[in-house]
Amino acid sequence: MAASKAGTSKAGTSKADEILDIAESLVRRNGYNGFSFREVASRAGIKSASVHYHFPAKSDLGVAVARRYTDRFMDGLGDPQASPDPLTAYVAAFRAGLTGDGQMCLCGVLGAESTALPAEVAAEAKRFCELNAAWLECALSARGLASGAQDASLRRQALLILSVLEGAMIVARNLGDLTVFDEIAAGLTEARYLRRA
Amino acid sequence: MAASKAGTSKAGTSKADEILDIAESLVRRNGYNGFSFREVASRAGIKSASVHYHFPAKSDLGVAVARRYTDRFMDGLGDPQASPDPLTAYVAAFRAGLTGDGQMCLCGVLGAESTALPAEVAAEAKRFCELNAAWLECALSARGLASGAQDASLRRQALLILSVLEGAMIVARNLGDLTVFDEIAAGLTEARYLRRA
DNA sequence: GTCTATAATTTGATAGAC
DNA sequence: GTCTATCAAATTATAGAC
Repeated sequence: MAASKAGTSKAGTSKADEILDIAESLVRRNGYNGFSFREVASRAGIKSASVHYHFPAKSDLGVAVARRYTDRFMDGLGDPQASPDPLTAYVAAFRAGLTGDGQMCLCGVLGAESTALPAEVAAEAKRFCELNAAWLECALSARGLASGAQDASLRRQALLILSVLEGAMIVARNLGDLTVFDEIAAGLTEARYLRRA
Repeated sequence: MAASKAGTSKAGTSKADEILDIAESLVRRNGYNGFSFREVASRAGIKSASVHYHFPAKSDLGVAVARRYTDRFMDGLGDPQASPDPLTAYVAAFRAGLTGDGQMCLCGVLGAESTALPAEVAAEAKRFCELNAAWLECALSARGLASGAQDASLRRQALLILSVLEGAMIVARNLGDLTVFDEIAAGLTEARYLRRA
């Protein structure tokens, strides 16, 4: 457990938050195994021992980054029942996270490293997927966009949408061209079978 | 450049091949940054200095693993024009690579670590995506499965299929349940818009 | 909260004997 | 081809001063 964020300061720009910002951007670029306390510290203008003050172990920092990422993402999505065009809204939200400076969805990075992750961190990545699948299921069913009424099909479609976006990010990264993501996302949005069947 | 495989022995079970096997399984589980020469050596029953004999630098080993992986995968796919149901065949080939012991598609792992990779290794991951997209394009067009005749749409669909599978693997891994991959893949295969439009 | 200092381990890599 | 020995650097983490 982190000693941070419990009895610290009041608002949004504490040192712990700055550390989280930096760590998040590093993990989303290079993976959990691709960032170090020293690099985070260096960018935050402090020493690595000070990072340990806020987050005792690396896994604590990893968990905190992932939790905050997921919460912020779900917050941005809002009420799944409220969106008139949930698929487009979801794609837009996902796309907004691809900053062009090499950052990809945290859940995608962690999923690829899954077996090399501390269990608590892997659990956070799982939580992201579960919440996103649930949001999509709810949104699709509320809008009657499912290609059937069966629950199994609903969940399958939700997972398919999530998979396309995570995968498109990976493929676009490999090809070194972010516009590939937009191309694929457009293909998803246009897919007829998600509108009627 | 590796000193290996050039003037070595004749056939398939040289020590270099054994090293490649071990390294591949480690990378596909834990990523490029998640394996070490020492771990490879330990599993091969030799010392890390001996691994360096076969592959001077870590990037050499990474490149060799990725090249072999891609070549083997494309080989298994065969002629794109020959398959009567290329989508099903492709999904099956992709699925065959998911061994259940935590190994995922090498290209997916590398894509997630992309910015933390030596350039030569990243280039191999790119090659995998390009060859796979080209195979799918060719197969779809040969079978008239594209939802239009335009080349742009063809490529888009090829990239979409690749993305779904890479993403499904990531999502399934995060959820800790490989059957999720099969569910999503089934959703892809059933998708009407890939059959007609 | 941040620092210095340091421990303990791991890592990629090389030199040179056999 | 494989070994021992070793290096230089990086890593996670802790102790204790300020």
